[in-house]
Amino acid sequence: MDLLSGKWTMSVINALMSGVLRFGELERAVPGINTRMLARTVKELEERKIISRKPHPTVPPTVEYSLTEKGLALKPVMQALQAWAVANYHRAQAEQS
Amino acid sequence: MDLLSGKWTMSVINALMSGVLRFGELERAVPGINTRMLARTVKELEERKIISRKPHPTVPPTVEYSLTEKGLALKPVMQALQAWAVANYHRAQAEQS
DNA sequence: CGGCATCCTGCAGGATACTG
DNA sequence: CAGTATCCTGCAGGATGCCG
Repeated sequence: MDLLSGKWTMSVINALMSGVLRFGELERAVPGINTRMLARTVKELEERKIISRKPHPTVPPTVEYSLTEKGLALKPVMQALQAWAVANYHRAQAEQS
Repeated sequence: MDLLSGKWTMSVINALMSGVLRFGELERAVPGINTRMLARTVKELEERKIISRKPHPTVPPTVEYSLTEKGLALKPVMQALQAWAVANYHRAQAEQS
């Protein structure tokens, strides 16, 4: 599967594993990403039904992103991957849940 | 991790999950790939110590590729991914081990 | 058989400015 | 705040051809 293609896809999914985040929060939660890339990534993930977008008609506008069932189902994958990374590179122990 | 970047990386690893394969066999095992891409992919995977290359000084030359310990350790990841894909797209049930 | 060398193209990805 | 629009660049990825 190349659903995981995209330089930022994994990071965004991972960030949302811990819970609901707003656009700006996501941007801060994924260091190095820029507005355009985040927008593009969340759009694709939304189309793929992996995350869901919930706009709030407030002023100023706020939008909340969260994982769908399908997205949450990726948790075992992320964990397996992380376990592998830790075991083989023992680095970055301080991430996610 | 962007070790899984590369359009063919996953497919090649997956193909080698079932056992040792020669260059040509790999090429046939990964439909759609071409010589240059396969060469590039195996080279990168070899550098990352995920697969190992074993040339045989025969005529004509043969080269065998297999997963290293590190590569085999990716099995849980692949399985989790596959389980997810099957559960969410129920397609391609007829692959690997 | 296994794989470099070469040439080519599109699009992923980056920076920055602007708007409802 | 949450994006969209614009512009730009490099390199992933595809199609051969050639050689030990």
